[in-house]
Order: sequence, then C-alpha cells, then structure tokens
Amino acid sequence: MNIAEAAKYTGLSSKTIRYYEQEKIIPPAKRGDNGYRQYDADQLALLVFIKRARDLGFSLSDSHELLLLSLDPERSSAVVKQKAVQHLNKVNDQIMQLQKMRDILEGVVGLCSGDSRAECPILDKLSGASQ
Amino acid sequence: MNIAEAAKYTGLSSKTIRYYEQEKIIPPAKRGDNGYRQYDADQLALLVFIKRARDLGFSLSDSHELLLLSLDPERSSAVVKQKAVQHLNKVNDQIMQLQKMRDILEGVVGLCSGDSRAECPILDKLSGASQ
DNA sequence: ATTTGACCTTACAGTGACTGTAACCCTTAC
DNA sequence: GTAAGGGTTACAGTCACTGTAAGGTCAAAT
Repeated sequence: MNIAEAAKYTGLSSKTIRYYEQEKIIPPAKRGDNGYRQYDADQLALLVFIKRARDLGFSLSDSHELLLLSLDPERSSAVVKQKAVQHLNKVNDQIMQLQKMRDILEGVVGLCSGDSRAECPILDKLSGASQ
Repeated sequence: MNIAEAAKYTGLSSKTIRYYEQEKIIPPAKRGDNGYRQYDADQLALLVFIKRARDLGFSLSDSHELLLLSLDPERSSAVVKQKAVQHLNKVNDQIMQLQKMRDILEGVVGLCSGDSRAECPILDKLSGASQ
C-alpha cells in the first residue's frame, strides 16, 4: 500500500505521515524497489492510533508516549490514566476560557446595531476605560 | 515610560510589545536619547486595545483591523459586527469540538482503573477496532 | 514510442504568535 | 568601579503541520 492509500485509510495526509516518520513518532516505513514507502496493517494501526489520539487533542508528543505505552505489556494503566486526566483538565480549562470569550462576545454583539453608524459597543468594549 | 513599565501596565510582555511594533500592529514608539522606547497614554491605549482583542481570542491580524476601525471615524458598525460575529462562530465551533473531546475523555477515564494492571480502556479506545 | 497526468521522493521555507538566547549597551545604587 | 537590572538588535526555536520546488516513477492513452 502506497502512502496516498494509507493517507486515505487513516484520514491523515501523505505529508503528515511523512512528517510523523521524520519526527520518529512511528518507525520508518519499508520501501519498495522504487523507493516508495509501503504500508501494511501493522503500520496502519500505528497511524490510526496517532490519528485518534490527536483527534482527542493530545499533543503529538503525548500521542507518541501513549503509543509506546500501548505497545508495552509491562505498562500500568495508572500512567495512562494520569496522562488522560491531565489532558482532560487542560481541555476543560480551554472550554471555560472559550466560554468566557463567547459570553463577552455575545454580549457586545447583541448590543451593536451593525448598521452604517460609527457608534459601536464592540469597539467601546475594546478601547473603553470601563471594561 | 519605558517598555517594562508599559508591559506591566498593559499586561503584555516587553518582548510582545516589541513584536507588535515589528509586525506594525502599532506605530513605532518614540525613542529617548538613549534609544529606549518611550510610551505615553496614547500608545498605551493602543496596546491595551490589542491586548483586549487578543484576550477575546481575535487573531493578531483581526485585532489590528479592529484597531484601525476604532480609529476611523468613517467606519460603520456593521463591519465591526460582522468580524465579531464571525469570530464568535469560530469560538462556538471550538467549544463544541472541545466538548466532544471532553465527553469521550471523561468516558474512557471513568472506565480506567488507573492501577498497576496493564488493561486500559483508554488505550483500547485509541487502538481498538470498535471505536 | 511517447506523452500525459498522477503519483512518489527529498529538501527547504512559511504559518501564528510569540518565547528563548546571545551579545551588547545604558542606568542606577552601592 | 562594579554589579544588578534595565534596554537594544538579531536570530533560532516552538507546535504541528502545510506549501513549494525540483525531480524520479508509473499506468494508461495516444
């Protein structure tokens, strides 16, 4: 299986797969006689693992560590859970921060007439002395 | 007022202020006899404006455009509102995506024993054939 | 047989919004 | 005089890719 097909299967781009190999997130793919990368089911599974971890918002480096843990029969689930909880906390923080932004944005957007006049509560919010 | 004091006042870092000047987000600061940047109330107001826009999640380039609009008496609030609404939509999309991540993470974290055993539903979720 | 188009390869630059580091100059206090 | 703590520039690094260039390979159509 060539890289484009692997990309299609995993939902990654060919460039991203090459990038993961370069960054040693996954072991280097075997090459055909023509020098093309070849992917088998095992390699695909690694790529899918990374894809799913990334889709859950784990950093590439965390995704890599999780992959190593998944391949290590001596692992303890405590280590994995700790990473996941840490990440979950970060995600929750991000959500709360974005919700604060949204609340403020919704507030000022609701006040702005959005017509040809210059008067604008959105800009007032950004420049005003009264927050 | 030197750059460190301006940084303290605005909540930006000195490096960030220099970066904004370099990127022409704000006009270059006047310099003292020693070549140090000098900040007055007007410059500080520009910096605070950018800081607030960034805190609401606007990109630096959008923040710049909003600053120009705020200084333009010929502006129409419609243009500002459009930008804000667009941004609000992006923020809402981000929130929804993060909430999906959170729900999945909470689900698997709740299933994981987090002890010395290798068995781990978190890793199962990432590698498993059944999502 | 050739050409076209789609694939593959590497290498390097660019993205966004900074942050870190190095090397140097200036000011202030002791 | 010297040491700490400012300031200056310039350049590299971050993260996770994406874009671009320049070229090699393959399969099918002409």
